[in-house]
Amino acid sequence: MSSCDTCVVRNTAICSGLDAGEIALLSTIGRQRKLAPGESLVWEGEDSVLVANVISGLLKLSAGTEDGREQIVGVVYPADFIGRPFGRSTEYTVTALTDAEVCVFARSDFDRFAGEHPRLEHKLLERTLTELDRTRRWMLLLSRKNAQEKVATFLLEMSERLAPADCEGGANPQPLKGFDLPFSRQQIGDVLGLTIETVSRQMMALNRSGVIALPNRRAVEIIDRPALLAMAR
Amino acid sequence: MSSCDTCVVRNTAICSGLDAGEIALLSTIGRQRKLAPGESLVWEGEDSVLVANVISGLLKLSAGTEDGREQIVGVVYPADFIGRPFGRSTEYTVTALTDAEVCVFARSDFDRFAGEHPRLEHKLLERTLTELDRTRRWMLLLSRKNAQEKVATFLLEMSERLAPADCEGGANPQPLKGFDLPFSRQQIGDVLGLTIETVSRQMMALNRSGVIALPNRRAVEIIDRPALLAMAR
DNA sequence: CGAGATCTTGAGTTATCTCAAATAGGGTGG
DNA sequence: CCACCCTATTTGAGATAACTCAAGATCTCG
Repeated sequence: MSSCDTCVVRNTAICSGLDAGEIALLSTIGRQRKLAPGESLVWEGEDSVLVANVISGLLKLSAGTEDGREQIVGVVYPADFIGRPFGRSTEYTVTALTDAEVCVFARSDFDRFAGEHPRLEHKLLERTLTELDRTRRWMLLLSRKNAQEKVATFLLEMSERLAPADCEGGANPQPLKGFDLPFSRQQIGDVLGLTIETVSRQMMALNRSGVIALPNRRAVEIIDRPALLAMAR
Repeated sequence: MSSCDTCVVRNTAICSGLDAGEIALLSTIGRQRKLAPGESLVWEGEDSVLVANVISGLLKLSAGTEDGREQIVGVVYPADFIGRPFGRSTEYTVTALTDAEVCVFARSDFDRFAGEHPRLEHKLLERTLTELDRTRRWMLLLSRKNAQEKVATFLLEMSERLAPADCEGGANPQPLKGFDLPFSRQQIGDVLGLTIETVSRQMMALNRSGVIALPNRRAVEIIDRPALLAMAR
């Protein structure tokens, strides 16, 4: 019995759509790996030797300028795909934000398997197109929204994406009212293109105005979602 | 004889890799269309009924906030693909920046054809992965670079991407020393997340310092590429 | 319980934006 | 061919959001 049989993202990840035989074959070239928070899977500029599927946990994709400024260019959730198949090098560092489990493949193995299994490539294409749309929408936030709008948008996005997906991967689940942020203030700044102080001030302002509550450093409760939505534009 | 036979991007667009029979079939479901500068092909939020391949010219993808702020989230060059196959709606407005020719498909026709031709899907996947990488690198620019760095980076990118691709679509061609910008100052601002005044001031500063020359409103000559490169970070 | 890290708060600086006006190009009709 | 008009661009001056630097508060973990 392959580990895929018990995989919780089996029905939503790119493996969905493969038949039992194909799944069995895929499981022979992949292996599961656990990551601790802060642990990196691949590094910016390194030869792209690995690709992976996220089983559980959250990871960040980050890029930096030469002088050390960092920007988080993507956040990866369960069932998402990591890496750059059919390419030479990786453009980003991938680091776990929480405890995470991933299903890792050697890129060359994955490339070959994908070439022989169009349904897998199709799933990957759909996922990549969706991710491209999401990334472009984020560009709008980075360049045209102010700090308040950025933080409000970020909190709303978190409340939606942290909601556990239902098993069928069907309609979007209900957004969460309360949740624990998987990011430090610094990391929120890196996502939003803000400094840590600005993030802190905005969160505190939302807290004081009663739109959200902050029971402790990592926890957030959305008290007045319509107000938050209005602030996010 | 199908119009594909004379298509100049035939060897670089997603159609490359298809055999003669497949090309013939594809040409029966697509049609060529010319666009004038400023003319839009699809609109943000509209049902996604079209996809297309760029044959010549440049187009922009733009998204706006509710209150009218605009951001150009992508620029599309010859051989690039436009649109969102396998999806419901389009997230962006696509507008020609120059005279442009595109090869247009009804999305449903294209989806069906792609499903039956894995090699086409594979090409599209590679192209989408590359575009995602490019878009993420642009996020870094939007959130972490200052106005001078943004403008310098923009001019360098233009000098590279406006260089005519060689026929084989092989190694990157030599970047151009002089070229005409396909963007107005306003549009450059929309690409970089700056106001028109800031763009103008930065361009004039580069001009005064002798790093570039501006023979007329649309033309740019790169005089000191190493200096420009240093300013771009 | 203490030490280090993370987060919050404050005060002053600055890059970019906003608003306003001047200038220059390009195109058109006389 | 020239004068004129419309629009794009440049320039200036002042306002401001976010940054930087610095200090204090709070949490976390050994």
